[in-house]
Amino acid sequence: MSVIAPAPGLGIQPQQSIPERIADVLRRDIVTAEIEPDAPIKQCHIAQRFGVSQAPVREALNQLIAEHLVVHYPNRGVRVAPLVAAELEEAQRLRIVLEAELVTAAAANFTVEDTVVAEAALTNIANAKSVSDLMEAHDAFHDAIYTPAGSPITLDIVRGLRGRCSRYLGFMWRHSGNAPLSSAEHQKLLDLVLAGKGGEAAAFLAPHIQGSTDAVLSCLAGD
Amino acid sequence: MSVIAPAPGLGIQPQQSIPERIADVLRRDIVTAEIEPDAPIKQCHIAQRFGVSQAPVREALNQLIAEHLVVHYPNRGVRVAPLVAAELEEAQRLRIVLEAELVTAAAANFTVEDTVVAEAALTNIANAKSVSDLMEAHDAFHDAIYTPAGSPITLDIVRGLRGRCSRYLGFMWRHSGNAPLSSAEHQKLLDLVLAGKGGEAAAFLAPHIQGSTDAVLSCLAGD
DNA sequence: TCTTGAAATATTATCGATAATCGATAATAT
DNA sequence: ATATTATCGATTATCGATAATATTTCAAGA
Repeated sequence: MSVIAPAPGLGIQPQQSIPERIADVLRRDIVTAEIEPDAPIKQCHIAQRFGVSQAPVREALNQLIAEHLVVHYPNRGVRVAPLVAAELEEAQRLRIVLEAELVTAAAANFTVEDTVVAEAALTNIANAKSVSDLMEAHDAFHDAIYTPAGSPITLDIVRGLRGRCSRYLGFMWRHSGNAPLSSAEHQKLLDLVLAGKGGEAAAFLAPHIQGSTDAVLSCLAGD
Repeated sequence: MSVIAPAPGLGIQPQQSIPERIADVLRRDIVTAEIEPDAPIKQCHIAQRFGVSQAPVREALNQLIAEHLVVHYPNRGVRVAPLVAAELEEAQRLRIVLEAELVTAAAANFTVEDTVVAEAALTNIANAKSVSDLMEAHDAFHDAIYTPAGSPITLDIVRGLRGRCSRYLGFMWRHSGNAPLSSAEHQKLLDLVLAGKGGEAAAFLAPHIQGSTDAVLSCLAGD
């Protein structure tokens, strides 16, 4: 009895549902600021664009609502969520708290396979061609660092917060072409984790996150 | 130009959408363990029960999926999420971290109106007749304590965690009839907050939460 | 000119029905 | 007897169309 393609290679989802595919595309458009904040997203347009009916589109939009990437106005549809400094500040503040917890626990649990995954993510960051590729690789790196902590709920919340913040990075990158992620910092973070120095890694993480907050805020304020 | 009923009294939603109503009822049934863990929830049954088509039911179920109260199996529907000790432990651990942050900040910001709301919630806890009433009042009290912190994102996450944990409390209450919430502890917590002693309140909160964790775990283990 | 109000339009929310998928059972072949 | 395939019943996922709601247009009146 042979199994049918039991999760081959990497990054290949067996089959993605229609709503997932739609949500992925819209999410990319939103975080890269392809669609600008406050722009309305109309079901029928999306449905036409993907050649489907409105039902799966609504499902995709509900997903994005849950991720706080769009806001829902009853009977008036959804719009891309606006960029509000206070949101970024609080989310990043929270990230510092939670990611410190994660990296501390992860440093104590890191295995060889975890190391391989994390280093692969680092090279993916270096080789990223598009902004969305860069974001994806960046997320994968942080996931690789935090997953070994064995705290799936915390990790999930942190993922949500990062997704929420990525919109602000996308905005900044679009405006001030600036911003290749400093690979040196990521390498150092990984080194600390591999050395089992969870506390130091957490301490290193805080200014790393805070720095990006400041950069985005000054960009939001007026470039 | 007159506005139409601009948020009257308290606790009165102008009009709740059909999916919201359905989600509320199902959520109550789930957290009170009226529907037991792992039980399948079929769209057509729910649709008949509420006299609507399946579209709003799906929307309600998606909401519950986002709240982690049910799990989704593609093409096979949703089931009430199982009770897993590890989930409760991590969620409660996280609550301790996050609610400490909230109560600390809130204690510094508390106003007179905040006090009124919190005390009203306390009396609602005392007067609660049903388990679900008790839960609602309990949630309202914690919200009242944390809202003044002015950290909406953190508050939202904490709400989600509490909702996720309430299922375990409902299970315990159903099995060991035990468990009126100790109103003395809540009163003391409020007193500390009102006195501006945020640090002490946070320190008091940790064992309060941990205690309920232990109670549920021993009940889960074998009563 | 500005406001007001009502039709016209556009969009969301819901419906009823169909297509696609799954798990289990029966049928067939090895 | 075992394993594989085909069929069935039940349920989800999707569709096309309708009802409900909001926005826009535009003409009439102050």
